[in-house]
Amino acid sequence: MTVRTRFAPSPTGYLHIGGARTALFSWAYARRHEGQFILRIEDTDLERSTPEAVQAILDGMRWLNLAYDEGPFYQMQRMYRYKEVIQHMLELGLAYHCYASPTELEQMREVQRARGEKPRYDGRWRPEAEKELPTPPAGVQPVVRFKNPLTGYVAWKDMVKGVIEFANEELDDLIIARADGTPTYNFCVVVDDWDMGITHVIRGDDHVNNTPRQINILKALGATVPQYAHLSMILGDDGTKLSKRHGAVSVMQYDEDGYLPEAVLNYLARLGWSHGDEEIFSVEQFCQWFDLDHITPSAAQFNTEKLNWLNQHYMKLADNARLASLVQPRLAARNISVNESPALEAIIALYKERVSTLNELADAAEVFYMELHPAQELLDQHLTAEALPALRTLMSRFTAIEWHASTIAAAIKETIAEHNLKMPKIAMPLRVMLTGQTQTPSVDAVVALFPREMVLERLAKHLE
RNA sequence: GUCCCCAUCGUCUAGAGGCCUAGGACACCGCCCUUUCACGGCGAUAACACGAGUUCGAAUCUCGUUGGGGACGCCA
Repeated sequence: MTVRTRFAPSPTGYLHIGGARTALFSWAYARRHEGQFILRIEDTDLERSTPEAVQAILDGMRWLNLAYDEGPFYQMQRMYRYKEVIQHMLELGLAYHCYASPTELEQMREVQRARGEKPRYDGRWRPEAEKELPTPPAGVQPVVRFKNPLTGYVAWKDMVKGVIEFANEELDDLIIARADGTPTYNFCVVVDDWDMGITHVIRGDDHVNNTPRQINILKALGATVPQYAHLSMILGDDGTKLSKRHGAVSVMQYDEDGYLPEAVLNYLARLGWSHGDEEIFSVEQFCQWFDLDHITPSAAQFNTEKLNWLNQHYMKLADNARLASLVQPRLAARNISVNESPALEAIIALYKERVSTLNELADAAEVFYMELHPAQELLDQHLTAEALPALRTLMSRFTAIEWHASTIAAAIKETIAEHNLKMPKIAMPLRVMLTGQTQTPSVDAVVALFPREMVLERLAKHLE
């Protein structure tokens, strides 16, 4: 049997981090078993679905490089099929019309809640032997309800959580088609999973309660029940449910914030799943290792610190040219144009292992291109009376030497020896004048990044 | 309220009855390296929610308690 998994988001917003992990796990499971991964857009909620959201989901998946083998399928384009199945179920007596109005149902639930009961449809329009149904009110379009079994249990062996069992008494006759004839979520999922031959449903924890209903419909239809794996949710950095309050909820926000997709993927893979003590691994390795047995059943809290660590790791590994192509647009967005000299790649080579995001890399790089105005406070602090003469000596040495890191280093060493100073006495003011910062890589390496004229120009501003 | 799920260091986790005096990683702290800050190296602190039971033996199995989460829509 070929494994077929699917990712079925509803296009009501961006692809958030929890959805991304669900997609990743579904995708990896299919890859691992040489099966197919299907993308299905659940857009039956006309009120909230938008084409922009569809695009956002597609963009997110492309950024993460999660390719689907089939789809995207759109549920709105499969209406004919749902209606066909509903008609079929009506004919077989697996479903029935219900004329209760929304307000009537609300009142019913109100009463049940007041009695401390679980609100559920009381079956007033459910046809039963020996039962006399009310007369359908005139001019009311009925909804269609699934005739859920009244007794017994529905159970399945969840691949993450183990056996889960529900009493049919807990389930009511859910609406499968609205008054306007459009089918509802639980029903569409069933028909789609059935038609698309899905073997493994890997989805969020919040669907556990839908599963027994879906299984009952599947069984009524005579369809094969797939395997289920319910992933627990991802909590925000602060341990609370993910929401707009948290800075980065959309996966694309991580792109924006300067994270590499491979870092996000590695982080997500390790959040709720493990392979012994392995922390850092490629997507390919992940696909070989991934299984449903090592998924944690409990909720996981997102930890940006650890993501930062992974991102730094992947940045160190990344090719400088690639990083440059990712940093350049970030600089452009700040209205900073990158010149040939200093070369962005050279700056990146020197700075990439000191930062943890592309944006921090852009922060480091921008001082090389923009007009610099070091803070007066820093200048006062570091351009000391004893340093000034040495810096002037150094400047004149700089005009005379060959422009290489090694000769620059030598010039600095000779200068401090001549003026009998310690390295920081001259390195710090150089840092401030050249970058406006006190924390930089080795100062000779920083000087060497610039063309000579630029160095002399930046120094002259404060020494002449 | 009812049903369902969950529970190991601050965080992510390893752990399938003896390999556990509970391992790894991030973060934190200390030391080393050092031209500032990082990087890197080394080290330290730190957890089985609680209570019964089963067993020669329990982080691992059972039950209960507590705490957290989810679901109860003509949303998905």
